[in-house]
Amino acid sequence: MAKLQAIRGMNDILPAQTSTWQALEAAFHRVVNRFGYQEIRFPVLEQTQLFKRSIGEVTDIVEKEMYSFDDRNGDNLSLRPEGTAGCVRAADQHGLLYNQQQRLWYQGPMFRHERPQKGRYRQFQQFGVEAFGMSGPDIDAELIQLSADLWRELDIAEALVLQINNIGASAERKAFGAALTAYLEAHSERLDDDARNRLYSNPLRILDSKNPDMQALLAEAPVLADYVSEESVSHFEELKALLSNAGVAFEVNPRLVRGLDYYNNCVFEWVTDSLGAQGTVCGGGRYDGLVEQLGGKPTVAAGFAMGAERLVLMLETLDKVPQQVPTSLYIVVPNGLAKEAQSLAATLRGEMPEQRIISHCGGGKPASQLKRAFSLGARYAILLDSEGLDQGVVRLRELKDGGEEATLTLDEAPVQIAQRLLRA
RNA sequence: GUGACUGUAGCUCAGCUGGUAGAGCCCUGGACUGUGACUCCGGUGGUCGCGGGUUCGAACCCCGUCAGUCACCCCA
Repeated sequence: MAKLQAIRGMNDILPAQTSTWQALEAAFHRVVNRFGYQEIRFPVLEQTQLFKRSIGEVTDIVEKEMYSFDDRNGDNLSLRPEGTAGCVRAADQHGLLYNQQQRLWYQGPMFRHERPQKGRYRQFQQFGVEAFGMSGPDIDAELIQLSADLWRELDIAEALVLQINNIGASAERKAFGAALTAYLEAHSERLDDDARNRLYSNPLRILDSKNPDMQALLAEAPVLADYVSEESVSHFEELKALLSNAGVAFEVNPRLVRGLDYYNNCVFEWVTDSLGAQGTVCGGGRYDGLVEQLGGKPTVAAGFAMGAERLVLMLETLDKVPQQVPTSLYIVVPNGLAKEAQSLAATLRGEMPEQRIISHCGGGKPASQLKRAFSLGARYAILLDSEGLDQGVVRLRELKDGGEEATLTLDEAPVQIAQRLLRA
Protein backbone atom coordinates (compact mmCIF):
# COMPACT_ATOMS: atom_id res chain seq x y z
CA MET A 1 0.00 0.00 0.00
CA ALA A 2 1.30 3.37 -0.95
CA LYS A 3 2.45 5.61 1.83
CA LEU A 4 -0.06 8.21 2.86
CA GLN A 5 1.10 11.75 2.50
CA ALA A 6 -0.21 15.26 2.87
CA ILE A 7 -2.32 16.74 0.09
CA ARG A 8 -0.30 18.70 -2.42
CA GLY A 9 0.20 22.27 -1.33
CA MET A 10 -0.99 21.59 2.21
CA ASN A 11 1.95 21.70 4.55
CA ASP A 12 2.66 20.31 7.95
CA ILE A 13 4.25 22.79 10.29
CA LEU A 14 6.75 20.94 12.45
CA PRO A 15 8.03 21.73 15.93
CA ALA A 16 11.14 23.41 14.56
CA GLN A 17 8.88 26.06 12.99
CA THR A 18 5.94 26.31 15.34
CA SER A 19 7.72 28.67 17.69
CA THR A 20 8.10 31.13 14.82
CA TRP A 21 4.40 30.79 14.07
CA GLN A 22 3.49 31.30 17.69
CA ALA A 23 5.62 34.43 17.87
CA LEU A 24 4.00 35.76 14.70
CA GLU A 25 0.52 35.08 16.04
CA ALA A 26 1.37 36.66 19.37
CA ALA A 27 2.67 39.79 17.64
CA PHE A 28 -0.47 40.05 15.54
CA HIS A 29 -2.66 39.66 18.61
CA ARG A 30 -0.73 42.36 20.45
CA VAL A 31 -1.09 44.85 17.62
CA VAL A 32 -4.71 44.17 16.92
CA ASN A 33 -5.57 44.51 20.62
CA ARG A 34 -3.58 47.71 20.77
CA PHE A 35 -5.93 49.17 18.15
CA GLY A 36 -9.06 47.90 19.87
CA TYR A 37 -10.09 45.28 17.34
CA GLN A 38 -12.13 42.26 18.37
CA GLU A 39 -11.81 38.71 17.17
CA ILE A 40 -14.50 37.05 15.08
CA ARG A 41 -14.53 33.39 14.07
CA PHE A 42 -16.54 31.94 11.23
CA PRO A 43 -16.63 28.63 9.37
CA VAL A 44 -14.15 27.31 6.90
CA LEU A 45 -17.03 26.13 4.72
CA GLU A 46 -19.68 28.37 3.23
CA GLN A 47 -22.21 28.23 0.44
CA THR A 48 -20.33 28.51 -2.83
CA GLN A 49 -22.74 31.27 -3.75
CA LEU A 50 -21.30 33.54 -1.07
CA PHE A 51 -17.89 33.57 -2.70
CA LYS A 52 -19.23 33.86 -6.21
CA ARG A 53 -21.26 36.92 -5.28
CA SER A 54 -18.54 38.65 -3.31
CA ILE A 55 -15.27 37.83 -5.02
CA GLY A 56 -16.78 37.93 -8.50
CA GLU A 57 -17.84 35.30 -11.02
CA VAL A 58 -15.09 35.94 -13.51
CA THR A 59 -12.17 36.17 -11.11
CA ASP A 60 -9.49 33.49 -11.17
CA ILE A 61 -10.30 32.53 -7.62
CA VAL A 62 -13.90 31.65 -8.41
CA GLU A 63 -13.34 30.37 -11.92
CA LYS A 64 -10.59 27.89 -11.21
CA GLU A 65 -9.25 27.93 -7.68
CA MET A 66 -12.08 27.01 -5.32
CA TYR A 67 -12.44 23.72 -3.55
CA SER A 68 -16.15 23.18 -4.20
CA PHE A 69 -18.31 20.11 -3.73
CA ASP A 70 -21.88 19.00 -3.11
CA ASP A 71 -22.57 17.90 0.43
CA ARG A 72 -25.01 15.15 1.40
CA ASN A 73 -27.94 17.51 1.13
CA GLY A 74 -27.00 18.52 -2.37
CA ASP A 75 -25.88 22.00 -1.31
CA ASN A 76 -22.86 23.28 -3.12
CA LEU A 77 -20.25 24.30 -0.58
CA SER A 78 -16.74 25.70 -0.87
CA LEU A 79 -13.75 25.91 1.37
CA ARG A 80 -13.18 29.60 1.91
CA PRO A 81 -10.59 31.03 -0.50
CA GLU A 82 -10.37 34.23 1.57
CA GLY A 83 -11.83 35.65 4.73
CA THR A 84 -13.70 38.83 3.95
CA ALA A 85 -16.78 37.19 2.45
CA GLY A 86 -17.34 34.93 5.43
CA CYS A 87 -16.61 37.72 7.86
CA VAL A 88 -19.22 39.96 6.22
CA ARG A 89 -21.76 37.15 6.09
CA ALA A 90 -21.27 36.30 9.76
CA ALA A 91 -21.31 39.89 10.97
CA ASP A 92 -24.37 40.78 8.93
CA GLN A 93 -26.25 37.60 9.82
CA HIS A 94 -25.92 38.45 13.50
CA GLY A 95 -26.78 42.08 13.20
CA LEU A 96 -23.34 43.46 13.92
CA LEU A 97 -23.32 45.87 11.01
CA TYR A 98 -26.49 47.91 10.71
CA ASN A 99 -25.90 51.42 11.99
CA GLN A 100 -22.85 50.30 13.86
CA GLN A 101 -19.13 50.55 13.74
CA GLN A 102 -17.12 47.38 14.08
CA ARG A 103 -13.42 46.70 14.19
CA LEU A 104 -12.85 42.99 13.70
CA TRP A 105 -10.00 40.59 13.14
CA TYR A 106 -9.72 36.91 12.32
CA GLN A 107 -7.14 34.33 11.49
CA GLY A 108 -7.27 30.90 9.99
CA PRO A 109 -6.71 28.68 6.98
CA MET A 110 -7.83 29.59 3.46
CA PHE A 111 -7.89 27.26 0.47
CA ARG A 112 -7.11 27.81 -3.18
CA HIS A 113 -6.42 25.14 -5.74
CA GLU A 114 -3.38 26.71 -7.39
CA ARG A 115 -0.05 25.28 -8.41
CA PRO A 116 2.12 25.56 -5.29
CA GLN A 117 5.29 27.58 -5.33
CA LYS A 118 7.35 29.59 -2.91
CA GLY A 119 5.00 31.61 -0.72
CA ARG A 120 1.89 30.12 -2.30
CA TYR A 121 0.14 27.05 -1.02
CA ARG A 122 -3.25 25.39 -1.38
CA GLN A 123 -3.95 25.71 2.29
CA PHE A 124 -2.53 28.88 3.73
CA GLN A 125 -3.06 30.98 6.82
CA GLN A 126 -4.31 34.51 6.73
CA PHE A 127 -4.59 37.18 9.35
CA GLY A 128 -7.36 39.56 8.46
CA VAL A 129 -8.69 42.85 9.75
CA GLU A 130 -12.02 44.39 8.75
CA ALA A 131 -13.57 47.70 9.75
CA PHE A 132 -17.27 48.42 9.16
CA GLY A 133 -19.33 51.58 9.25
CA MET A 134 -16.58 54.15 8.82
CA SER A 135 -16.53 55.97 5.52
CA GLY A 136 -13.62 58.38 5.80
CA PRO A 137 -10.01 57.93 4.80
CA ASP A 138 -9.09 58.01 8.48
CA ILE A 139 -10.08 54.37 8.91
CA ASP A 140 -8.11 53.44 5.79
CA ALA A 141 -5.12 55.17 7.30
CA GLU A 142 -5.70 53.40 10.61
CA LEU A 143 -5.70 50.01 8.93
CA ILE A 144 -2.46 50.80 7.20
CA GLN A 145 -0.90 52.06 10.40
CA LEU A 146 -1.97 48.91 12.16
CA SER A 147 -0.19 46.81 9.58
CA ALA A 148 2.87 49.06 9.72
CA ASP A 149 2.88 48.58 13.47
CA LEU A 150 3.04 44.85 13.00
CA TRP A 151 6.05 45.17 10.69
CA ARG A 152 7.83 47.13 13.39
CA GLU A 153 6.83 44.55 15.96
CA LEU A 154 8.33 41.83 13.76
CA ASP A 155 11.37 43.95 12.86
CA ILE A 156 10.78 43.56 9.12
CA ALA A 157 9.59 47.09 8.38
CA GLU A 158 12.67 48.02 6.36
CA ALA A 159 12.03 45.15 3.95
CA LEU A 160 8.50 46.22 3.05
CA VAL A 161 7.14 48.93 0.79
CA LEU A 162 3.60 50.24 0.83
CA GLN A 163 1.89 50.70 -2.50
CA ILE A 164 -1.45 52.40 -2.78
CA ASN A 165 -3.83 53.23 -5.59
CA ASN A 166 -7.27 54.63 -6.19
CA ILE A 167 -9.38 52.31 -8.30
CA GLY A 168 -12.59 54.32 -8.01
CA ALA A 169 -16.12 52.96 -8.07
CA SER A 170 -17.10 49.94 -10.10
CA ALA A 171 -19.05 52.01 -12.63
CA GLU A 172 -15.99 54.20 -13.12
CA ARG A 173 -13.78 51.18 -13.54
CA LYS A 174 -16.21 49.86 -16.11
CA ALA A 175 -15.98 53.07 -18.12
CA PHE A 176 -12.23 53.06 -17.85
CA GLY A 177 -12.15 49.37 -18.81
CA ALA A 178 -14.08 50.17 -21.98
CA ALA A 179 -11.64 52.93 -22.86
CA LEU A 180 -8.70 50.67 -22.13
CA THR A 181 -10.16 47.89 -24.26
CA ALA A 182 -10.68 50.31 -27.11
CA TYR A 183 -7.08 51.50 -26.86
CA LEU A 184 -5.69 47.99 -26.75
CA GLU A 185 -7.89 46.84 -29.61
CA ALA A 186 -6.29 49.54 -31.71
CA HIS A 187 -2.92 47.94 -30.96
CA SER A 188 -4.09 44.34 -30.94
CA GLU A 189 -1.08 43.20 -32.95
CA ARG A 190 1.17 44.05 -30.02
CA LEU A 191 -0.84 42.16 -27.40
CA ASP A 192 0.48 38.94 -25.92
CA ASP A 193 -1.76 35.89 -25.59
CA ASP A 194 -2.53 36.65 -22.02
CA ALA A 195 -3.59 40.21 -22.70
CA ARG A 196 -5.70 39.07 -25.62
CA ASN A 197 -7.53 36.65 -23.36
CA ARG A 198 -8.24 39.34 -20.83
CA LEU A 199 -9.08 42.04 -23.32
CA TYR A 200 -12.84 41.68 -22.90
CA SER A 201 -13.24 39.65 -19.74
CA ASN A 202 -11.06 41.68 -17.39
CA PRO A 203 -9.03 44.38 -19.15
CA LEU A 204 -7.85 45.99 -15.91
CA ARG A 205 -5.82 42.91 -15.13
CA ILE A 206 -3.66 43.63 -18.15
CA LEU A 207 -2.36 46.65 -16.25
CA ASP A 208 -0.18 44.67 -13.89
CA SER A 209 1.23 42.36 -16.55
CA LYS A 210 4.87 41.53 -15.97
CA ASN A 211 5.57 41.46 -19.68
CA PRO A 212 7.78 44.50 -20.52
CA ASP A 213 6.22 44.75 -23.98
CA MET A 214 2.80 45.12 -22.40
CA GLN A 215 4.09 47.71 -19.98
CA ALA A 216 5.57 49.66 -22.89
CA LEU A 217 2.27 49.54 -24.69
CA LEU A 218 0.44 50.64 -21.56
CA ALA A 219 2.58 53.69 -21.16
CA GLU A 220 0.38 55.48 -23.73
CA ALA A 221 -2.89 53.93 -22.55
CA PRO A 222 -5.74 55.74 -20.81
CA VAL A 223 -5.18 56.28 -17.11
CA LEU A 224 -7.62 55.09 -14.49
CA ALA A 225 -7.11 58.22 -12.44
CA ASP A 226 -8.84 60.23 -15.19
CA TYR A 227 -12.02 58.21 -14.79
CA VAL A 228 -12.59 58.25 -11.07
CA SER A 229 -14.97 60.72 -9.42
CA GLU A 230 -13.87 63.90 -7.70
CA GLU A 231 -15.14 62.55 -4.42
CA SER A 232 -13.03 59.48 -4.78
CA VAL A 233 -10.00 61.54 -5.69
CA SER A 234 -10.34 63.76 -2.65
CA HIS A 235 -10.76 60.71 -0.42
CA PHE A 236 -7.52 59.40 -1.82
CA GLU A 237 -5.75 62.72 -1.38
CA GLU A 238 -6.84 62.86 2.24
CA LEU A 239 -5.57 59.35 2.80
CA LYS A 240 -2.19 60.33 1.43
CA ALA A 241 -2.11 63.33 3.74
CA LEU A 242 -3.01 61.18 6.73
CA LEU A 243 -0.32 58.66 5.89
CA SER A 244 2.27 61.38 5.53
CA ASN A 245 1.17 62.86 8.80
CA ALA A 246 1.56 59.46 10.45
CA GLY A 247 5.02 59.07 9.00
CA VAL A 248 4.05 56.08 6.85
CA ALA A 249 5.95 56.12 3.57
CA PHE A 250 4.08 55.00 0.46
CA GLU A 251 4.28 54.79 -3.29
CA VAL A 252 1.33 55.45 -5.54
CA ASN A 253 1.22 52.61 -8.01
CA PRO A 254 -1.31 53.41 -10.75
CA ARG A 255 -1.02 49.83 -12.00
CA LEU A 256 -2.14 48.33 -8.71
CA VAL A 257 -5.42 46.51 -9.26
CA ARG A 258 -6.67 43.83 -6.99
CA GLY A 259 -7.98 40.46 -8.05
CA LEU A 260 -11.20 40.57 -6.10
CA ASP A 261 -14.14 42.47 -7.53
CA TYR A 262 -15.46 43.95 -4.33
CA TYR A 263 -12.78 46.57 -3.82
CA ASN A 264 -13.38 50.24 -4.56
CA ASN A 265 -11.56 53.52 -4.11
CA CYS A 266 -8.31 53.09 -2.26
CA VAL A 267 -6.51 49.79 -2.30
CA PHE A 268 -3.08 48.95 -0.98
CA GLU A 269 -0.44 46.27 -0.84
CA TRP A 270 2.68 45.77 1.21
CA VAL A 271 5.32 44.22 -1.02
CA THR A 272 8.81 42.89 -0.50
CA ASP A 273 11.57 41.76 -2.83
CA SER A 274 12.88 39.21 -0.37
CA LEU A 275 10.45 36.43 -1.24
CA GLY A 276 10.94 35.83 -4.95
CA ALA A 277 7.89 36.00 -7.17
CA GLN A 278 5.26 36.19 -4.45
CA GLY A 279 6.13 39.59 -3.13
CA THR A 280 2.78 40.65 -1.74
CA VAL A 281 2.65 40.05 1.96
CA CYS A 282 -0.48 42.00 2.78
CA GLY A 283 -3.24 43.48 0.66
CA GLY A 284 -6.55 45.18 1.12
CA GLY A 285 -8.64 48.25 0.59
CA ARG A 286 -12.16 49.60 0.79
CA TYR A 287 -15.17 47.53 -0.15
CA ASP A 288 -18.08 49.86 0.44
CA GLY A 289 -20.57 47.96 -1.70
CA LEU A 290 -20.01 44.42 -0.52
CA VAL A 291 -22.35 44.23 2.44
CA GLU A 292 -25.26 45.45 0.39
CA GLN A 293 -24.28 43.21 -2.48
CA LEU A 294 -24.57 40.25 -0.13
CA GLY A 295 -28.02 41.27 0.97
CA GLY A 296 -27.29 43.50 3.95
CA LYS A 297 -28.10 47.15 4.50
CA PRO A 298 -25.64 49.49 2.78
CA THR A 299 -22.55 49.49 4.98
CA VAL A 300 -19.20 51.02 4.17
CA ALA A 301 -16.19 48.91 4.96
CA ALA A 302 -12.46 48.46 4.55
CA GLY A 303 -10.00 45.77 5.45
CA PHE A 304 -6.96 43.76 4.55
CA ALA A 305 -5.49 40.32 4.85
CA MET A 306 -1.96 39.10 5.13
CA GLY A 307 -0.37 35.77 4.37
CA ALA A 308 1.17 34.12 7.39
CA GLU A 309 3.38 31.74 5.41
CA ARG A 310 4.90 34.67 3.58
CA LEU A 311 5.57 36.45 6.82
CA VAL A 312 7.19 33.36 8.28
CA LEU A 313 9.32 33.09 5.13
CA MET A 314 10.32 36.72 5.53
CA LEU A 315 11.25 36.21 9.15
CA GLU A 316 13.40 33.28 8.11
CA THR A 317 15.13 34.87 5.14
CA LEU A 318 15.76 38.09 7.02
CA ASP A 319 17.01 36.12 10.00
CA LYS A 320 14.40 37.58 12.33
CA VAL A 321 13.18 34.28 13.72
CA PRO A 322 12.52 34.77 17.42
CA GLN A 323 14.50 32.67 19.83
CA GLN A 324 12.93 29.51 21.18
CA VAL A 325 12.17 29.41 24.85
CA PRO A 326 14.67 26.90 26.24
CA THR A 327 13.88 23.96 28.46
CA SER A 328 14.52 25.13 32.01
CA LEU A 329 15.34 21.92 33.77
CA TYR A 330 15.96 18.29 32.87
CA ILE A 331 15.69 15.69 35.59
CA VAL A 332 18.06 12.77 35.10
CA VAL A 333 16.40 9.65 36.46
CA PRO A 334 18.45 6.51 37.08
CA ASN A 335 16.61 3.21 36.83
CA GLY A 336 14.35 2.54 39.76
CA LEU A 337 13.84 6.16 40.81
CA ALA A 338 10.77 6.92 38.73
CA LYS A 339 8.56 7.57 41.76
CA GLU A 340 11.02 9.94 43.37
CA ALA A 341 11.52 11.78 40.10
CA GLN A 342 7.79 12.08 39.58
CA SER A 343 7.28 13.59 43.04
CA LEU A 344 10.16 16.01 42.64
CA ALA A 345 8.98 17.12 39.21
CA ALA A 346 5.46 17.67 40.51
CA THR A 347 6.76 19.79 43.38
CA LEU A 348 8.96 21.87 41.10
CA ARG A 349 6.21 22.43 38.54
CA GLY A 350 3.87 23.49 41.30
CA GLU A 351 6.47 25.89 42.62
CA MET A 352 7.35 27.43 39.22
CA PRO A 353 4.51 26.73 36.79
CA GLU A 354 5.94 28.93 34.05
CA GLN A 355 9.16 26.96 33.75
CA ARG A 356 9.63 24.11 31.32
CA ILE A 357 10.60 21.04 33.28
CA ILE A 358 11.23 17.68 31.68
CA SER A 359 11.60 14.57 33.80
CA HIS A 360 13.36 11.82 31.92
CA CYS A 361 11.27 8.82 30.99
CA GLY A 362 12.27 5.55 29.44
CA GLY A 363 15.35 4.63 31.43
CA GLY A 364 18.88 4.46 30.13
CA LYS A 365 22.07 5.36 31.83
CA PRO A 366 22.57 8.79 33.37
CA ALA A 367 25.28 9.72 30.94
CA SER A 368 23.05 9.43 27.91
CA GLN A 369 20.23 11.17 29.74
CA LEU A 370 22.52 14.07 30.46
CA LYS A 371 23.54 14.11 26.83
CA ARG A 372 19.91 14.45 25.91
CA ALA A 373 19.52 17.33 28.37
CA PHE A 374 22.41 19.13 26.66
CA SER A 375 21.13 18.55 23.18
CA LEU A 376 17.71 19.87 24.16
CA GLY A 377 19.38 23.08 25.25
CA ALA A 378 18.19 22.74 28.84
CA ARG A 379 19.59 25.29 31.25
CA TYR A 380 19.91 23.05 34.28
CA ALA A 381 19.86 19.36 35.05
CA ILE A 382 19.04 17.64 38.29
CA LEU A 383 20.97 14.44 38.80
CA LEU A 384 19.13 12.03 41.01
CA ASP A 385 20.82 9.11 42.69
CA SER A 386 19.66 6.82 45.45
CA GLU A 387 22.47 7.62 47.89
CA GLY A 388 21.75 11.31 47.60
CA LEU A 389 18.05 10.78 48.05
CA ASP A 390 18.75 8.73 51.17
CA GLN A 391 20.52 11.77 52.56
CA GLY A 392 17.80 14.11 51.31
CA VAL A 393 19.88 15.88 48.67
CA VAL A 394 20.00 16.20 44.89
CA ARG A 395 22.71 17.54 42.65
CA LEU A 396 22.02 20.47 40.34
CA ARG A 397 24.19 21.14 37.36
CA GLU A 398 24.19 24.19 35.15
CA LEU A 399 24.40 22.96 31.60
CA LYS A 400 27.06 25.11 30.06
CA ASP A 401 30.81 25.09 29.96
CA GLY A 402 32.14 26.00 33.36
CA GLY A 403 28.63 25.97 34.77
CA GLU A 404 28.18 25.62 38.48
CA GLU A 405 27.36 22.38 40.21
CA ALA A 406 25.61 22.39 43.57
CA THR A 407 24.19 19.96 46.06
CA LEU A 408 20.78 21.01 47.30
CA THR A 409 18.60 19.57 49.98
CA LEU A 410 15.21 18.47 48.78
CA ASP A 411 13.58 21.11 50.94
CA GLU A 412 15.49 24.05 49.58
CA ALA A 413 15.74 22.80 46.00
CA PRO A 414 12.60 24.50 44.65
CA VAL A 415 13.59 27.91 45.98
CA GLN A 416 17.21 27.56 44.95
CA ILE A 417 16.34 26.43 41.45
CA ALA A 418 13.68 29.08 40.97
CA GLN A 419 16.17 31.77 41.96
CA ARG A 420 18.70 30.55 39.45
CA LEU A 421 16.18 30.29 36.64
CA LEU A 422 14.78 33.74 37.24
CA ARG A 423 18.10 35.54 37.23
CA ALA A 424 18.21 34.93 33.49
C1' G B 1 -3.65 24.89 -15.93
C1' U B 2 1.68 25.61 -18.58
C1' G B 3 7.12 25.19 -18.24
C1' A B 4 12.08 24.05 -16.23
C1' C B 5 14.80 21.34 -12.73
C1' U B 6 14.84 17.51 -8.99
C1' G B 7 13.34 12.58 -6.35
C1' U B 8 19.34 7.13 -3.38
C1' A B 9 19.26 5.35 4.55
C1' G B 10 15.53 9.82 9.75
C1' C B 11 18.83 14.34 7.71
C1' U B 12 22.80 16.24 3.97
C1' C B 13 24.67 13.91 -0.13
C1' A B 14 28.30 10.42 -3.28
C1' G B 15 27.58 6.51 -6.78
C1' C B 16 32.64 7.12 -13.03
C1' U B 17 30.61 5.55 -20.06
C1' G B 18 24.40 0.33 -17.15
C1' G B 19 27.29 -5.12 -13.81
C1' U B 20 23.55 -6.89 -7.96
C1' A B 21 24.38 0.44 -2.89
C1' G B 22 28.30 4.04 0.05
C1' A B 23 29.95 8.42 3.34
C1' G B 24 29.03 12.10 7.04
C1' C B 25 25.43 13.51 10.69
C1' C B 26 21.69 11.35 13.84
C1' C B 27 20.38 7.08 16.88
C1' U B 28 22.57 3.06 19.60
C1' G B 29 26.27 -0.72 22.40
C1' G B 30 31.12 -0.50 24.49
C1' A B 31 36.17 1.81 26.02
C1' C B 32 37.42 6.55 28.39
C1' U B 33 35.87 10.80 31.71
C1' G B 34 32.33 10.58 39.00
C1' U B 35 27.90 13.36 34.99
C1' G B 36 27.28 15.42 28.04
C1' A B 37 31.13 17.36 24.47
C1' C B 38 36.71 15.50 22.03
C1' U B 39 39.00 10.40 20.76
C1' C B 40 38.77 4.95 19.74
C1' C B 41 36.02 0.23 18.54
C1' G B 42 31.17 -1.99 17.17
C1' G B 43 25.85 -1.86 15.67
C1' U B 44 20.64 -0.61 13.69
C1' G B 45 18.71 1.44 9.33
C1' G B 46 17.62 1.65 1.93
C1' U B 47 11.84 -2.81 -2.56
C1' C B 48 17.64 3.69 -5.05
C1' G B 49 9.44 7.93 -5.36
C1' C B 50 6.03 4.41 -7.92
C1' G B 51 4.61 1.48 -12.50
C1' G B 52 5.92 -0.24 -17.13
C1' G B 53 9.78 -0.97 -21.05
C1' U B 54 14.92 -1.83 -23.32
C1' U B 55 18.97 -5.27 -21.70
C1' C B 56 22.07 -11.40 -19.99
C1' G B 57 21.94 -7.46 -16.25
C1' A B 58 19.38 -0.64 -14.47
C1' A B 59 19.86 3.69 -8.98
C1' C B 60 22.05 4.85 -13.69
C1' C B 61 18.80 4.47 -20.66
C1' C B 62 13.29 5.16 -22.54
C1' C B 63 7.91 6.02 -21.44
C1' G B 64 4.21 7.02 -17.94
C1' U B 65 2.78 8.51 -13.15
C1' C B 66 3.18 10.76 -8.31
C1' A B 67 5.73 14.21 -5.32
C1' G B 68 9.09 18.40 -4.38
C1' U B 69 11.36 23.10 -5.93
C1' C B 70 11.20 27.49 -8.76
C1' A B 71 8.90 30.40 -12.53
C1' C B 72 4.40 31.79 -15.64
C1' C B 73 -0.73 32.75 -14.47
C1' C B 74 -2.90 34.81 -10.11
C1' C B 75 -2.83 36.21 -5.27
C1' A B 76 -1.90 36.36 0.90
